[in-house]
Amino acid sequence: MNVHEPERRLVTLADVARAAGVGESTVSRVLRNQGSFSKRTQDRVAEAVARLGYVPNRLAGMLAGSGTTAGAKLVGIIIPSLTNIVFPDLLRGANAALDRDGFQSVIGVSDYDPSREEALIGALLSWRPAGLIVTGLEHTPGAVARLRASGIRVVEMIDTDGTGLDIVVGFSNRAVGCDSARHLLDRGYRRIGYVGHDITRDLRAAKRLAGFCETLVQAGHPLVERAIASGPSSAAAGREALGQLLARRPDLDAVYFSNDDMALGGYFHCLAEGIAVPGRLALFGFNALDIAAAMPRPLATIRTPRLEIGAMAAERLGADGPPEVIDLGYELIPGATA
Amino acid sequence: MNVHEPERRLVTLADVARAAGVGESTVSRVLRNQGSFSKRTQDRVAEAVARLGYVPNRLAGMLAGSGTTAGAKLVGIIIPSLTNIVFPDLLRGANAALDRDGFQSVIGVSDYDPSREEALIGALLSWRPAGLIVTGLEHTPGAVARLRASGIRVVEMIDTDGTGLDIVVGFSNRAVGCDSARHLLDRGYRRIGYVGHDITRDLRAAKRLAGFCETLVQAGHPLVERAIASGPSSAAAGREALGQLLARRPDLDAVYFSNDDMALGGYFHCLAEGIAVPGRLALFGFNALDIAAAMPRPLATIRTPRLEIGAMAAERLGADGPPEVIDLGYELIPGATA
DNA sequence: AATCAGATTGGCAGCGCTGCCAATCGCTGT
DNA sequence: ACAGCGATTGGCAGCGCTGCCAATCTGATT
Repeated sequence: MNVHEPERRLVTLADVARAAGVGESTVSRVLRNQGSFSKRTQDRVAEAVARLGYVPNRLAGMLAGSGTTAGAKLVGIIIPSLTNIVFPDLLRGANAALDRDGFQSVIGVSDYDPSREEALIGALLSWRPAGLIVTGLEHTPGAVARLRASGIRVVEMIDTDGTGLDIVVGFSNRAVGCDSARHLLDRGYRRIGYVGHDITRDLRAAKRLAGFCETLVQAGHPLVERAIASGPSSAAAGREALGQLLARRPDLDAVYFSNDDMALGGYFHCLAEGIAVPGRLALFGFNALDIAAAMPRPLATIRTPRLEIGAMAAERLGADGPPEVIDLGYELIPGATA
Repeated sequence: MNVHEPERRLVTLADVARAAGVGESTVSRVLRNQGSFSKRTQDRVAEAVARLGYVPNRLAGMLAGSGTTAGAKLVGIIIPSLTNIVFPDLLRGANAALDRDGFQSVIGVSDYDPSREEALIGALLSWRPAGLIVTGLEHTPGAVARLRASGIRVVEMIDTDGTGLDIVVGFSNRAVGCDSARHLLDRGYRRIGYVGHDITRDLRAAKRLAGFCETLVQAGHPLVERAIASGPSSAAAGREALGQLLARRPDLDAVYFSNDDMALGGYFHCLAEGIAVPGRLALFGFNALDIAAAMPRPLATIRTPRLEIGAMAAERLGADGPPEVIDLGYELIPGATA
């Protein structure tokens, strides 16, 4: 397409103004439905816009409007990964709320790499967004400095275990770990193991595990054994890691997984090996994936308010007010595997 | 954060130029590493940038650079949904390629709604992107008109069954359906059913089903029965729909699912009901989700090159050249459920 | 020492739009 | 008929950066 056109200049607001026989600022007002103008003017502008196929240039709009209230109808969102459905869910929640307010979002994927996150923050800030939504509370000093210097609203989502920069929306991963442990203990499980993925990268999983272990220790039944899959979480990794874990400690009576993907893999391992769940081995996950609820025995897990977190993050981004921490909680789903 | 600052103006390129004791255009050249400048100048600029914490304003940059080759380091991507992992996968592939070339992406989610897609196209075009990546070949006339008028490169991804606007990257969904049917027929299955989700919205699923049915008819063993879940695809929907399907036609010997999510649910139904797979009932999916490969019996399915499609779409967006169709194919994974 | 190509640099006019302000219009009240 | 006042409208200076071009500088060459 592009190569064929003889470099035809795109229609500008000035073209519309000329075609409609009005001034530029009048067209601008009509288009943004701001200020006052007559019905007749509105119609003429609308007609000209339609006839010329005018598409406003938001770059120019934002540039011109910078420094004032309006302008910035853009937010940046940084998530660590697109592999795990959790993050698309957060995006989905944020997107819905953002759309409603006429915002557009630019997203960046950090791949769980703090330095990449810092670079992305720089890149996104250069679009002069109205605000930035980032994931988690841990950032490089450089990233924090940029965020502070930008002077814009920042929302850190998902995690509340730590100190935030501005607004924090999420839940306590540590508390999730504690509650998960307590649930298993309450049900009488004593020889408990853990199956997780790379915890040096996924800091939230590490916090859950910390809370989990602490509660077990307090109860006098410390974690028996753990298996850590290298690489990101997946059903395949969970299946394999559980196999290894049980090979080392066949006497376990319950296993806590870093998330539902891993747990699902573990469940498949049990199915394949004929291990009764939860009779012989109890399984506990995290995230409440749809798939886990459709299992023959619904997975015991924790439902996290992902859409709500995304939506709340987006909503708060537009609001004025002091920094605050919004804990949206979570819900333990007993399921039937523990 | 924002409310505390006394409206401090952000650092501009002019500030940097002054601080470094050089001209604005020199700073611009150094920052973009374009044109020539001395090492000494480069160091002074770098020092000033670091000291002032300068963040370039890409809005201004793109506006100024519009009309010329450079400038536009932005692309728009429109996908129908974030619920199904397929689309995040496409994004992931595109993102990786885009990042490499220093592009940023603005994404829009159409929610499978053509008129919403049209609106999103308008919104994204107003950012004056270098190109646009959209999903599928079906668009409203208005959307097509806007796309054409924009004069930018457009890539339609995933589907090659139809006529594209500019560049098309994907595979034939119809052929997928045909091959899936042929595979089941070759294995001796004759009483075949279908479990799908809302097909009026997911046009690609409809194409697969069309190819599937056609092949069955040609072989003289037309589709016996179908169950369509309302709403989007999910394991829960697949599980329930398969239950209904079998209630109506207990004699089926194979079921084709609209995708792996649905098939996974179907598999769970079989597990729960003690239906032997594939002894009593064969299952066939689509997409080759990781999870489906971790099942006790790996799911028979079709692997689609999602990352590759995203990556290729992003790559082609930057290239010059005539419109073309790039078929990246797919791979049938026999698995163990059929 | 004069000359010249090439490297380096600065000045400045926009890119397309919005904010601000002054000008004009349409009515009302007296 | 005329002042008064809000509703409408147009003009124009930027927003921060890049492209273009002219100015200056650096050595090497004659």
